[in-house]
Amino acid sequence: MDVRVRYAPSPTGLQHIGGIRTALYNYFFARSQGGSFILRVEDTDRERYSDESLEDLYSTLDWLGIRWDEGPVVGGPCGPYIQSERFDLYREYAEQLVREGKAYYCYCSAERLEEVRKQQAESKSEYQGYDRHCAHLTDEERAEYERQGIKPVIRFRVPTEGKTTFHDILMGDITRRNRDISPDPIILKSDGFPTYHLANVIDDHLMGITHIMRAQEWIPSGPLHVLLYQAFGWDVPQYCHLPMVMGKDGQKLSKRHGSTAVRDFRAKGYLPEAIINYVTLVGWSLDGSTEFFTREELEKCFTLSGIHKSPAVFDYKKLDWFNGQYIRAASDERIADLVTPYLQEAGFIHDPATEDEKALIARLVPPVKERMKVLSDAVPLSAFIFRDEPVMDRSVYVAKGSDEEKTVEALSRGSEILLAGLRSGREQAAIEEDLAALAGELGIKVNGVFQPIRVAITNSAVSLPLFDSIGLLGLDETERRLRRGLSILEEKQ
RNA sequence: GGUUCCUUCGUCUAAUGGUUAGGACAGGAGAUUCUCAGUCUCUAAAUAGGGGUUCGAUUCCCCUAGGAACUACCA
Repeated sequence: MDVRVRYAPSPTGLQHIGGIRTALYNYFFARSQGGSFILRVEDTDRERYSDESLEDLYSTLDWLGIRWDEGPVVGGPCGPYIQSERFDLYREYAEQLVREGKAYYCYCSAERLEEVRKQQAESKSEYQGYDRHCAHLTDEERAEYERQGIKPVIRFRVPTEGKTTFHDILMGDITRRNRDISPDPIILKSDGFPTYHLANVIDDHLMGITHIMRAQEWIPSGPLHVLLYQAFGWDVPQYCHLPMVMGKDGQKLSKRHGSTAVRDFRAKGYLPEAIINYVTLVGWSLDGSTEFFTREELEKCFTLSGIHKSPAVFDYKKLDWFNGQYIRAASDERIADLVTPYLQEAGFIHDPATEDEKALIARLVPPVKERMKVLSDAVPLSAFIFRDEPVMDRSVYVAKGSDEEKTVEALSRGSEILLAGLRSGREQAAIEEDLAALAGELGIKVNGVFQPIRVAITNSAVSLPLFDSIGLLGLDETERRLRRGLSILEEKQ
């Protein structure tokens, strides 16, 4: 039987790291098995639904290069793939269960339910959940409620005796006593929409899903779903509950740990291949030593046996490292293209960029590329070119081991050596030697000469290497800034 | 509270009865005769605790401890 798996998010928020990891595992498993990857939109929560979330889902998967074989937009034999478009289906199945006595109408108000919950909490009762008030209504009672115009929900009758077991590929058998399963959960809401449990089971069956790969937070409802499959007389798919992605504090990863929306990572300048590579490695490994994987490689070598059982902490720093690696591995041309929007947003260059600006970016990329963790780092790294804000604090010009007097001398004479050398087209190495010689003469370290020059030119103690900076700025601007730097240092207090 | 799941360096993980317990990130030290970054080299760092089984346990079993998830007309 061909593998058919699905990613079935609810469009109630932006796609986040945890969700996307589930999508990736499903996708890679399908590809590695020659199976199908299906996208299904579970938009049954009308309160929390948003168009923005749906668009974010599509654009995020597109950005990551995850294509679905069946689903919205592309269609397929089991459509529609958006649950709100399958609305009538769920009521039919729910009412079938009612007819068979496996489910029943419930007219309890939200207030009554709240009251029941409160009393259970106060009495510290072990028993939690619905009290099955409507489980055995007479026809008269039902008719009375209907007369009052109360819109009922449909609840699934969970057995109070016995136990239910399901097999998980990672966890093995998981058994729960039926009396511990949430008593008679709602499967069809009063607005006519199904809840997750009903819609999920029906669609997975109708769409021929063979393996359900979802986060471990779903383990507790596994037995309920098995009961539902049995009620319909359907085969239960294979389960594979994925380890959760946690924050530093060991709790489920969420906004308070930092960015979790993939869109945010994209905006900061993370590359899709870095996200894919790192996120896949959170909870999965091939052999414990291979760490770089392209999406194409993962489509071939992904295995369920490499998935870990225990939850994994998401390490932002390691993602940064991966991203830096991928930036350095990318071509200069690609980085130039990717960095351009950030420079435009900073107001450094025009949109669209002029030819001169494009040429400048091309020269900027090689030195900057070595120093970036994320693409947006290009902005602070190149700001000195576009914004001229001289350093007025004289101590910044003074290197460790030097003093103000020697620094003035170093900048003054160093500038002459530099400008004369540059203007006459001398070798960079030769100029460097002369600058080093000057340092020796002054009795300071080489940096004692370089630092004031770099600060004058790049307006910062931390900058690109001197000659890269000069190349980007041009000789005339370099000279201007050097003279100004000198005047700042020589200015009397 | 109840139910279920989990437990190797700070973090991600490798090793499924026999290894000096391996790799990576982060940390520390050094090199690269300009800062920063990058790169390279070196370094420190773990089998939660207690019982078994066994000639031998990270690995199998039990208990304890800790952590997490779930316990909605949300998914």
